[in-house]
Amino acid sequence: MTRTANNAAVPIELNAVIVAVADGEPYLLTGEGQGLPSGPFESGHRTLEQGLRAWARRKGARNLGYVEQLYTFADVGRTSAGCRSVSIGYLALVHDGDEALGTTWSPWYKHLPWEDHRDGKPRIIAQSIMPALAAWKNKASGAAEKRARAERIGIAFPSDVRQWNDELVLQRYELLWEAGLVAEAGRAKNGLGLPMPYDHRRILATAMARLRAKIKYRPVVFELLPPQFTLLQLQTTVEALAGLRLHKQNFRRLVETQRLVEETGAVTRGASGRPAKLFSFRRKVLQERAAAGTKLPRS
Amino acid sequence: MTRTANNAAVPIELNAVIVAVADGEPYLLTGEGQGLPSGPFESGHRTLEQGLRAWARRKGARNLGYVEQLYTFADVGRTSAGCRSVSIGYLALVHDGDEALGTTWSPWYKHLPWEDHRDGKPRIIAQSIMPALAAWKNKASGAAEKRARAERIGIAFPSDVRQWNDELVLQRYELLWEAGLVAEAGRAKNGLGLPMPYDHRRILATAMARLRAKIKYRPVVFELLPPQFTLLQLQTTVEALAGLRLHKQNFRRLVETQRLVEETGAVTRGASGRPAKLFSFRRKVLQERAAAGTKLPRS
DNA sequence: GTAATAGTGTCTTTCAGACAGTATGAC
DNA sequence: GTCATACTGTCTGAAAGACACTATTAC
Repeated sequence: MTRTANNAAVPIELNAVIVAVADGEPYLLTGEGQGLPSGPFESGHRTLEQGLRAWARRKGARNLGYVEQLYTFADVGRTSAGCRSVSIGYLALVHDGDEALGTTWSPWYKHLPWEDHRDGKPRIIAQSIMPALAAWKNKASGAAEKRARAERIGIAFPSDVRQWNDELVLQRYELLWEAGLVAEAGRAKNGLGLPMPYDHRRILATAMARLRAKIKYRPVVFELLPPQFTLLQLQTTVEALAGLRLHKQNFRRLVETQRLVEETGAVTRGASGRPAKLFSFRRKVLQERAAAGTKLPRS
Repeated sequence: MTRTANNAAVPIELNAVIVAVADGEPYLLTGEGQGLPSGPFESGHRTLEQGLRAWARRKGARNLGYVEQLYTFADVGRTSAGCRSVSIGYLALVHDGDEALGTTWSPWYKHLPWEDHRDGKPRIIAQSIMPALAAWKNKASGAAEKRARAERIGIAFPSDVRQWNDELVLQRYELLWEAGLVAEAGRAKNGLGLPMPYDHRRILATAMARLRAKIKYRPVVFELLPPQFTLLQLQTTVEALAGLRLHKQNFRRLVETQRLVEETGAVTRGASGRPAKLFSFRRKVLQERAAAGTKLPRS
């Protein structure tokens, strides 16, 4: 615990991927230049998370609900000036998306359009991505490297739709980045998707991957929903995050057997079609199953 | 991305939980004063992970295998001096445990003895923990708080052994900490388990929780094993990490159906009993199933 | 032979995936 | 009545959990 001379003292920067879902579309809050809202960690705060919350409140994004640390980067050359800084990425979920001055809600699939498979495989994959990746594969030096690239491509962008893995967001982003298909820091060229400054789009990919994995074993979706919701709203929100269409009946059975929700007695009115029951999240499950399933065969 | 005046520039400290398993017992590398090996992040390195690897190599702990970032803390008063520092926790797995100068391998269940359920529920739970937690519960002010405490206790330390959740390491540690049963920073008192300096035992609990969760869906156990191993060795290693006894036949079926290993042709010699086949990890699965199971019912 | 550990075969229960069908509103 | 959406019942096949059994070594 001794302090040495070359101990690097550096500024800390917080970057937050603040997510909201409205009308079945996921959005993220962006600040100046389409970038993630980011700011310095100030000495006044006791913990990083408190610093983030206070700073988000000041920025106008209502009280953050669920907050999770993503990753800490400390690479040189992260920022434009070339000076080193430490950047701590956060994922935050809110359910009321109002904008503050200088911020906008941006649909996250605008930045990563190949991730949305709700209406089948996006055209962009067959039209732009696969040909470009094939070319990149063929540029490889050596047969081994060529095979390795082919395998990575096959896993990230499988030809069979049923093999699409929604959690591989970061792997796909890095693959496209290596192949020169996505640009960072404004150099848009003919790149795919809307770029973001610095490495912010990579942080978004990290957040999306984490969130898609998390909704499968922790009830965090409810942080994105109002206190009362219909089962269809719940399903649509999950579909929006996963970028996949789900099987209605089986989804409902899943929700029911896990006892995630309870009826409120109220129903929707006015819409066309049969009115839907309104449900609320059973907060108790947060304690009941702090972690869900062991996959190990106990003796 | 503007630098403000109260932007806190602080030193970065790396803390690593370096894990090895020998003879079915998990160990962690400890430095001075039974603490985690820790050191400053030096300006010479390109990334945090590279800094960690270089520094671990210099400390003598052979090349780190699997490395994973755990969490970044920046609380005030973390260190003894009261000055703030940022601490980044890492989990690293190695399979050859040799010691460097000034370091020792310490069995991790010495620090968290209530986590080892391989020989049934540890005595310490019935003898010390449950009575003390009951007393702590009764000290609560108000019936609601009392009920909340009772519920937390019931989940963290269930009376039915079959309900024991091996992943709740951190929840249990924090529960015991709130109840004053584990001491930090040397004030051993009549606390449970071997203390570690600063918040290092909490970081160990975080690492254990992460590792126990991870082995269930990612093949990281193999980072702790030699290149060739028997199925029993594999099972014993998983049991050591999970702190649970597993069902032999079903464990083997799991390993087989997931095609995690392949026969090498060699067998063990000299031990009593039938010789066991030696297996090696099928590295291909790392690519095949970069992520394993979707739990969502796709349409 | 016995003791000790390695490995196989199979039964049962539970749960995920898929099907078709009925209910209740707006118009 | 039609249309649109909400909800229910049930079949099937694949795993998870648990049982008993055979195999190969050292002594």
